Amino acid sequence: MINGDAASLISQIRDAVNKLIMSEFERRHIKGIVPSHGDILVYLYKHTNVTMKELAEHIHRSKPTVTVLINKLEEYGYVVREKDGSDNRITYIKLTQKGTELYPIFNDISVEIRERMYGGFSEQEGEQLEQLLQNLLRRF
Amino acid sequence: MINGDAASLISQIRDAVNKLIMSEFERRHIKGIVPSHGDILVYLYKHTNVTMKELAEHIHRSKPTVTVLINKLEEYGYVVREKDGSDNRITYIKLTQKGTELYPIFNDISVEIRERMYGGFSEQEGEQLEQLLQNLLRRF
DNA sequence: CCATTATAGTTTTACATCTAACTATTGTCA
DNA sequence: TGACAATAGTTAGATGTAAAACTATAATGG
Repeated sequence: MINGDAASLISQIRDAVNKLIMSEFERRHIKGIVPSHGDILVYLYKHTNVTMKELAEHIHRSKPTVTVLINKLEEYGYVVREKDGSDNRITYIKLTQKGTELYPIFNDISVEIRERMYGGFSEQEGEQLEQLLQNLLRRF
Repeated sequence: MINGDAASLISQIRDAVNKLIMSEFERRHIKGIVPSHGDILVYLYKHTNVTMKELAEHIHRSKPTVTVLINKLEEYGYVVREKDGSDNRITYIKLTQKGTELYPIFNDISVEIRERMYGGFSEQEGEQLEQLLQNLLRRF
């Protein structure tokens, strides 16, 4: 029997995940950081020569939002901006030492979130969920 | 093969759904209204003697948020506040004529969203999705 | 070459939402 | 009964996010 509340469930899960991430930041005394900052740092741990535009695309936020997010990460000393030598429009975002040192923490939190998301499911159910969600997203 | 990106997918779907709802409001020339206002109105169409607290619980927003949302709905003339006779702490939210007239529009939008969410799935897949999401939410 | 167009990024402005603190009212229990 | 706790709702303040407009730079085609 279909209930029709998938949209509501998805919205609630999203809020719950964000809340959990925030509480993990809190627990580890990382202040002033929100989930989107985490998305940026996690992306930076896996890629080099990352531009603002590239970040915006990958964390699924607008360019102005990324500007603000990077402003704060820079202010906290986790990243620095670096201009491209040949194309002055482009800005690369580089991790600082301090930003790099956060890697284990963000990795732990990623693992914890994934555990919370998939921990109650069998392998097969986890795959099913992803398949259905990918399918659903493709329709928008 | 599990990808581990269910949280990201859910976040993206949520954003896409909200965007679709906003564009439907736009298309029907309903101005200044956000999805949460829609949630409130849809709830009011189905229930009577609704309090602020009850609304907050059912649309999964905080009490201050509901205060602000109702302020706007009242300002637009869609609802009115009414004090309880015996317990003066309680405020009931009532639909006005103008609010009631919006029913067909919000109903249409609800149908459209549900169609978009479930339209690409078989009955069985729709049920599976809901089951998995309910299960997932319960773990938070 | 130069004018137009495209691209990268920021600033401005607006707003939905939350937490914390507050007011007002009602309930409780010693 | 009267002090304290609980409950309903609002206000104040902060912040994440986006759209629109803007600046600056590069690419392109006549």
